[in-house]
Amino acid sequence: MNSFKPVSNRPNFNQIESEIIKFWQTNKIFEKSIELRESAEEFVFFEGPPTANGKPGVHHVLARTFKDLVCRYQTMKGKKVVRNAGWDEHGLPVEIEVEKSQGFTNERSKKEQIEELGIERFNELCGESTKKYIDEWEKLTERMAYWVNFDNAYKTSSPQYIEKVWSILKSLNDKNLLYKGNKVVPWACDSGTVVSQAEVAQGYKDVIDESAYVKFKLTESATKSLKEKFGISNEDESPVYMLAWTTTPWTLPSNMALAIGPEIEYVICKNKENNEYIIISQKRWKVVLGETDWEIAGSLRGDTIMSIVQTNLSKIFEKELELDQQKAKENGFSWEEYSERFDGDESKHSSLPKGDYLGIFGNQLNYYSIIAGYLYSGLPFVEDSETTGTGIVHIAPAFGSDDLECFSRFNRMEQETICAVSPNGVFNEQAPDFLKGQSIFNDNKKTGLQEFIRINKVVCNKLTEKGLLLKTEKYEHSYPHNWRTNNPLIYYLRPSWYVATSKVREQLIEANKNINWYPEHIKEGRFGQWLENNIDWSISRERFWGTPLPIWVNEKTGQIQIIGSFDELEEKINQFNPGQKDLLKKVKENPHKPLIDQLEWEENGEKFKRVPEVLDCWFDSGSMPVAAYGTEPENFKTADYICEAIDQTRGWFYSLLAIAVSLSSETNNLRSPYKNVLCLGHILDKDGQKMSKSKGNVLNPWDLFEKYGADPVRWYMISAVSAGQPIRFDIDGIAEVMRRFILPLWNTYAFFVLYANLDKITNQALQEVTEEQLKQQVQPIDIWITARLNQTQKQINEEFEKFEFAKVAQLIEKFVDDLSNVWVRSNRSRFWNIGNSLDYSAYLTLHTCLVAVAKMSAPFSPLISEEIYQNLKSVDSPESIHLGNWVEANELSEFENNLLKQMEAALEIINIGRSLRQEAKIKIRQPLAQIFVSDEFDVQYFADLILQELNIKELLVIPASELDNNLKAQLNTEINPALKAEGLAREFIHSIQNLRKSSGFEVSDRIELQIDFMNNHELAELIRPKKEYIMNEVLALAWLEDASVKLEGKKIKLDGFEINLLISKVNY
RNA sequence: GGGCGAUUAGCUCAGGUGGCUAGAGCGCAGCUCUGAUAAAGCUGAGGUCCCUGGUUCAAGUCCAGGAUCGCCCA
Repeated sequence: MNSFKPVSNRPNFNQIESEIIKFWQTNKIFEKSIELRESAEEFVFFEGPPTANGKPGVHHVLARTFKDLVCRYQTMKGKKVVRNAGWDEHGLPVEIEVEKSQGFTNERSKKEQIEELGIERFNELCGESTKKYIDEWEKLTERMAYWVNFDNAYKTSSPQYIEKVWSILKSLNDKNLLYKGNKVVPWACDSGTVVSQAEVAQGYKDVIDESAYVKFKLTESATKSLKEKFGISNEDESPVYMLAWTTTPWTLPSNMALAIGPEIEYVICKNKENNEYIIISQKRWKVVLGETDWEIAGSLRGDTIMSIVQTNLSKIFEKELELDQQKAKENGFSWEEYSERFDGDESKHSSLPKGDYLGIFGNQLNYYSIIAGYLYSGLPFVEDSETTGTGIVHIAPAFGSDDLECFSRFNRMEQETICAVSPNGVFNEQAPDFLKGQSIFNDNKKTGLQEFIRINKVVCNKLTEKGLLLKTEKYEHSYPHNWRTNNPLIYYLRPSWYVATSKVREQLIEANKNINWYPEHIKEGRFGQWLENNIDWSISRERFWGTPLPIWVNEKTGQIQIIGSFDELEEKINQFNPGQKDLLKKVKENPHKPLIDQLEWEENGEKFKRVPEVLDCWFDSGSMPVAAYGTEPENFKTADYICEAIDQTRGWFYSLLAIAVSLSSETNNLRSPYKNVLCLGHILDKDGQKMSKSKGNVLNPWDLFEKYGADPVRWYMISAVSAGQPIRFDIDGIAEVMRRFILPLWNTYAFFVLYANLDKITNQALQEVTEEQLKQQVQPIDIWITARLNQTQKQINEEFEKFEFAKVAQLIEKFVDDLSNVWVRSNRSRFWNIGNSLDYSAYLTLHTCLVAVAKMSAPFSPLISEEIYQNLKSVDSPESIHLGNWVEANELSEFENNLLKQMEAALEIINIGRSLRQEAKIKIRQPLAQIFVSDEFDVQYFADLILQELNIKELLVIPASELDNNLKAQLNTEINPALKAEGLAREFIHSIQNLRKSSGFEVSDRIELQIDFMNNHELAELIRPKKEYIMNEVLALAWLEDASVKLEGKKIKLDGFEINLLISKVNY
């Protein structure tokens, strides 16, 4: 029979783990772990697809650790857990990577440079770029023992995947959830491109602009109503103005509304000289207008202004009105007048003139409204500041996303948005004559860079001419610039395709109710609030490398056709443009720009061309429940578990839900794409700073694996903080995990193997132990540690279900601590009975515990667990620990529970005993006669343990009242000659053992003792009677005292006397 | 500017529904133990539980306001 493989007590985990990985590969253990459960219940896991155009870092190891541990746990629980990898291959990061690799310069538009290179070539390079690091990803994934199937990986740029994404888009269109709208995006006029958010963030610069206080004249009827309200005579026909403040006067020709805060206090001020009136916020009138020329004629709140001047109330969408009223109530003011005017009677207002105020540059098409400054979220948009503005905001929806949002809430007449500027920054035909054809930019003479100074002057001069400019003011603010060219960006209206997710907002919230979030606060917090404020999802991008939108449009009629599959496309081409059959064939193999843009057809005399945009890559990844499995949109899969970091609340977590809910919103089977989400915190460095290349605080996972091994890193990540908290990643923390848990476990295991082999104990032998044998040898402490094991298993199961993985780790750590420092510590002697009958109960108990610990920790530390399991498993156990079943806890008997309690008591008494000894300054090596223990403790079974640990001869239980000072235990500190002699003997043994150790002897080496008592006769007389005992303890075969020989030994001190000692190894 | 989370010993973190004389590990100091251990045990020092108010018999915990850090979004 085979003995156990010898175990080093200085393990090299990097090497051990690498061999386990080889073992898994050779024996296809991962594959088997799934095949084995072929007919079992499925546990569905989705892998969120990473972009593989960069090296994986520690944060990926973190996410993958938590993905892996749940999948392994569920597998051991008997579920079939299919794990397919995925790759997110489209998107801007990939394009930027290629731009860099091609050495594109920042001085020129990237779009131009891409077109020069050729879109076909560019996209080809993008495709290659995403493959560049796949190798590295696979290697790291394998090394960290994350089990995922790369062969079946889904790839978002594959034709099959793209086709399924199309089918989703078509399905959404069938449900009327797809539409074309506008979006305000950061726009670079110099290069004619959209600028990504990340790029915008890089380009903020402080600039000084000429801001303007602009007077907007109220319409006649509004003026009249207002004056009536304040009892102002209208005889002089003096005008009333709303005073708005803007830092971008050049957007005034595109003004469509003024936003005010219904809860803000305003004043109506009268000019002392010319009697004109200006409305401005109460907080600002003194500063902006001044008390010299102006006086207050009345004060009023924003809601009152609206109730008086608003002429288009009947057009306001009821729901928005309700929202505002609710908001108003919260802020404690009344909307009575406002609602009174609303009251549904349209005829009442039909004779009123259009608009609340007059357009400054008189655009005939427009309807100038005063609107409540709220966003969709219900948050106020107009600031009631003491330092800037007027409490009245000029709204140009074409040049501000908040402007657009605020305006859209009230734009129920569906007016075309006025945009007086072309994409290249030149005023177009919607602009007033004096601006038409002019650029909004001028070049700064010194720097040559663009600025708005000239055009703002032109606009302001015109305003002055019209008497509409109160004053201008220099204003310094931080403004976004094109980080490549340093020219200012503008926010600009662009056409965009949307999914009308706001239409299914209620269903999104509903579906979220059925999702379990860990940590829980994400559900109602960050994610829930995001859903509450959900606005339509802009899914198109004016880029090159992405899923092409399957939308073909007739430019003349605006009619669109959405293609849901290659077959559909083929049908169109076959029927209406058979000449492109060959092209179609190519497109089916590579459905990307620019090839697909060429596909077009004429249907009933109308020409259809594809729209140029590609898809937001979040839509790609959010489509995976359909696209990765090749199912139809209505049959998408639902995951039991997904796990990503917290930034995905607005990324993948959202895109998965938005698509799934939109697809099922009309059915009575509203579906969530996942049931349980673990939402991880980010990795910070040990000082709490974000890890980034620029800070140089990034850790390379490979270094960690080489130095410590993957399992210690995994264990650290899991146990350091509860899942979901940001983790301050500290390498010292891994070292601590090593010292605190991994090495003690390993040493316990090494201890077992060492003695089992010395005693020639094999797995076979352990299996053949009979009940009878066991009964004779089993000790209460064996039953105790087994009970502790069961207790631990039970607690672990509960915590696992709650996703409290850090707690699971801590429970395992505590058990290993008990196993090592209580059980092994006090049972060592049972393992070195060489020659006597073997203590099978001791071996079996330790063996059972070690195998159980390996199983419990297998999901966390799959490699080291496997290593231990492989050495300890019996022939007929499963081939791998990961093919075995999870250990379910046994119910504890009353007796076992009692043992648990007794051990707690015993450990407490041992602690008390130690401190009593310390107080009395008596070493533990010095035996004592008695310990008295209060009868509040039940120590029936562990009295021996107490005596052994404390080196005491007798334990006496006495009533608590008989103990001094209500102590729980007390020592008899009297040392008689016999005890003294025994203490000395142990002291002597201790010295010899130290010498053995420092001489580098093996534990089983036999020795010869040469002793020179150096004339300390009294001492010698005390020790000699203990000769047998001492020799036995130190494995000495000979005891030599030859005073005639001069010993080259070591001087040791015993009881204050010096003796000379020499030990040497002997063969036997 | 808005939202979410965090703030507890020198460091890393625990502390459901208020009952705490606030804990653990590491580190530090002293002592002890050792036929597995790079270990382990005991004792000790070390806290305005971020701040300010409030509710309560009672607040680390609940409420309001503020500060700092991190993240997400503008």
